[in-house]
Parts: sequence; structure tokens; C-alpha cells
Amino acid sequence: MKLATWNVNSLKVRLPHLVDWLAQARPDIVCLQELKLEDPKFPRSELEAAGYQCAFHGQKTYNGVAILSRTPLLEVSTGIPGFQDEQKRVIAATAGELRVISVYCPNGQAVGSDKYEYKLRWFAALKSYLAAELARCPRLVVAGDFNVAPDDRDVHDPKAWEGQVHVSEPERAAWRALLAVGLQDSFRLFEQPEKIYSWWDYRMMGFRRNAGLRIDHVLVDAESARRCTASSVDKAPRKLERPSDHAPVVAEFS
DNA sequence: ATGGCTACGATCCGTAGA
Repeated sequence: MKLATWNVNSLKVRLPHLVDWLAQARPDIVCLQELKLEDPKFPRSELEAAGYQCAFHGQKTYNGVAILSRTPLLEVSTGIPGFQDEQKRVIAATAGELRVISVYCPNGQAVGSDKYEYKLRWFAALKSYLAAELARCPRLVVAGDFNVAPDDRDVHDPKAWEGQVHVSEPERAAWRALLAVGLQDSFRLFEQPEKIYSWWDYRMMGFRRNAGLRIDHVLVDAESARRCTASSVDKAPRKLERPSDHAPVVAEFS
């Protein structure tokens, strides 16, 4: 079983890349972020033709999340229960025995800004939600764009980024609090090459210089961690013309 | 020198992303 997460940065623009990638990588479940389109504009028929059922929660211009699956998606829920939020950043569904949550965590803009405070509040709410979901559904995968680089290995230039948004200590503490409810970063279950990232700035030839951050993650419960056989970043779609600034992250399970 | 791309929705610039 292969599960992926990909921040597509506009599903409208990236649909051809997504359809091609689905055909090549053949994931069973895909979590998508930054759809940037309203639900009536979701390309359901194209993705069904590619072999996927779809659950989506979109809005115009910003945010928007989805889950694609080769098997039926049941018990779809959107948002974080009890957390009022205009921004469409969370969708959950059950595929077989697995509860899957696709998340697009806030960017935070700059340390100390209103958006940064919102990001920390949002992470606290997500943590409570994940604890409750884990109690209810022991097989849980949370995949998406977390907008946090967990440690300096996940940052191309830790000195330049020191204290900045995505790596600041309060954000990393919020990340560790998510793991503390009983989840693991699937990528770090395995020995990995150095300098693996999932996002590269469009500017300054970020991708060519491998000036990136690892901010897209697949979190898994203990049993899913035991069954996880691989976790990696697929850089191929980032090399195409007019790419998303993020690459897909893939985890495989026995 | 604090910029630099990209997407979007508004128009021919501002907001946001990371």
C-alpha cells in the first residue's frame, strides 16, 4: 500500500502533472493541499477516470485539501472539530482500516506576526484533534504540508534560517507535541540520504541549488510505523515545466 | 542590497506563499 502527500499549489494548473504522476507512481491514497479552487471546480471526473475516488474541501484562491483513494472513502469529515476556522485546511476519511487526514498547516508568515500566532493556535487545536482521532481510530495516518522543518537536517542552510518561521523553537515544539500524541515521522523511520527536502523556493534557482526545506510529512501511528517499509521524496515532478514548489512525499506499507 | 518566483484576482498592482 502506497500513500502520498503533495502540495500541488493550484490543482487547476497542476492537474496534468498530477494525472501523469498518478499513472507513473500508482499510489493507493493521495493527500493533496493548496487546491486553490472551490468545490464545484474540483476536477472530479478527470481524477475518477484516473481511478480515484475523491473527498475534497476547497475554497477560492487559498488553501483547500483533498484525499484521493483507489478504494472507497468513508466517514468524510472536514476541519478541526470545535476549532472555528474560515480557512479550509483539513479533511479526513476512512479507507479500509486506515483513518487518513490531509492537512495544510498555516505558513505563519513571520515569527511574532498575527499569522504566526494563528499557526501556533492552529497546531494546538490539531494536536487535540489527533489525540481524539487516535483514541477512536488506532490506525491513523496524518499527511500534508506542515510548514515546519522538524530539525536542522531538514534545512538546506540552518544558519540562514535560524529562528525564522518554519524552524523557530515554538513551531518545532508544536511539531513534537503532535508526535507526542502517538505518531511518528515516517521519513525518519529509515536511514536517509542527507539534504532531502520537499519544498524549494521558486526564486534564486532554489531547486537547482537544492536550497530547500523538508516541511511535507507523513505521520503514522505505532502499528502503521511497524508496517511502514519505505518513505521518500519523489523529486521528479519538481523537475517539470511549471512545477509546484513542493514535491510529493511517499510512504509504503506492508 | 531583505530583492529574487508563481498563482490569483484584481486590473497592468497587491496579497500570499515559504
